[in-house]
Amino acid sequence: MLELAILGFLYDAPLHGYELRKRITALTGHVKPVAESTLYPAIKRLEKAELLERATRPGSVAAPRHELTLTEEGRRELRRRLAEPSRSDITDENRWFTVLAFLRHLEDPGAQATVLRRRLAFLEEPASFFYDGDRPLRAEEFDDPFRRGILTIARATSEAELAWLRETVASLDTGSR
Amino acid sequence: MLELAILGFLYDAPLHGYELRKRITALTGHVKPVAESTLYPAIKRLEKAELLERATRPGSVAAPRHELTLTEEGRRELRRRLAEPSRSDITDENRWFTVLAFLRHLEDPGAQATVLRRRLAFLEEPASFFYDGDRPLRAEEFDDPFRRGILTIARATSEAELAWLRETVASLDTGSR
DNA sequence: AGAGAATACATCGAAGTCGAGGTATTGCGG
DNA sequence: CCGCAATACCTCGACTTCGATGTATTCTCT
Repeated sequence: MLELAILGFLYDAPLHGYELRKRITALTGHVKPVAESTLYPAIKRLEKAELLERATRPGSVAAPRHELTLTEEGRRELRRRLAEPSRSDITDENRWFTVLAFLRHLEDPGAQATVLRRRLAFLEEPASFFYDGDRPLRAEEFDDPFRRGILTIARATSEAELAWLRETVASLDTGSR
Repeated sequence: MLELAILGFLYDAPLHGYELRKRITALTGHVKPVAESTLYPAIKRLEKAELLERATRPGSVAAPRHELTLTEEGRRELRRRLAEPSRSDITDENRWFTVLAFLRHLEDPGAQATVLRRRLAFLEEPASFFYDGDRPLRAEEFDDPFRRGILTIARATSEAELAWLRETVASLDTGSR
């Protein structure tokens, strides 16, 4: 997820680590903050894998910056990760939002629709949170207001997203015809 | 989150690891699966911390089971973790749902309402995903349908949850008066 | 002039998590 | 009776992540 976000933000324009961190914090930080000690090693991993290059520039304000630029290989890698997201990129909301944030970099509307359809399939799978044996329990069956809340919220979320997904998939399909 | 789920499920009744895994998988597994190699070490940690005890029972079907029971200290620890959730228990949806799933074990409605109010405060904080400098960008301002989707979905989710939270806090307040 | 915040990067050890693999038993279909 | 799925537990190494801490510079406020 972190690596995807780094590749995604750098796809548009070269940035230095500190700026990257601010953008990532805005994107997913209020839910799950990114520590600097996680970001810098991640940048190094990507550099080692030759997905990005760094150039030292005098800092505009303070210490010198390391301007990070994606290599051609790095650009291909982002498109690959967007076109073929892992299972958890689809199921985990944080990861999924990161995929969505950069999905426009996948230029083909058909490929974009394919990714949305995978999320759609996942959301359409019947899944509950609590079971009585094999039988999924519905919100109305709980005395517990908090468990009822979980199901209520999950249902509202999933309906909003399903509506958006269906609409967007349809418009990608007609747009590309 | 894992430890909270273990403590939560065992609070109701003693279970063995395999059964625990199935319940945790039902609760959060479709979003983020729990590997056995994560669960068993977690059980050992809790055992070492004397929050739970194990007793070997002949397996009903196959191998012998290790029946796990919370100690008095373990029960206190669950209540403590529910009453004083960490920042990320409040902000991270997976963790938050886990807190909600067991919040009924906090017997005092006032304490329950306090926890809900912390989530309420978090959701009421103004937070966007994308910024133009310091100015948060609204859904309508994007050409990108995917980023627009992120904001649309996040808004719907947050509104559904806010409504539920306000209603539930109110009923906890009147109920305890 | 000095304190403190912001910029900008980095290392280290501790901890948690995962995937792959291993052990052993029971029950069911072919 | 053989293989396979399900039950039930476990270990190992690789990797990621985090919190704490360190370095150095510049700007702002007092």
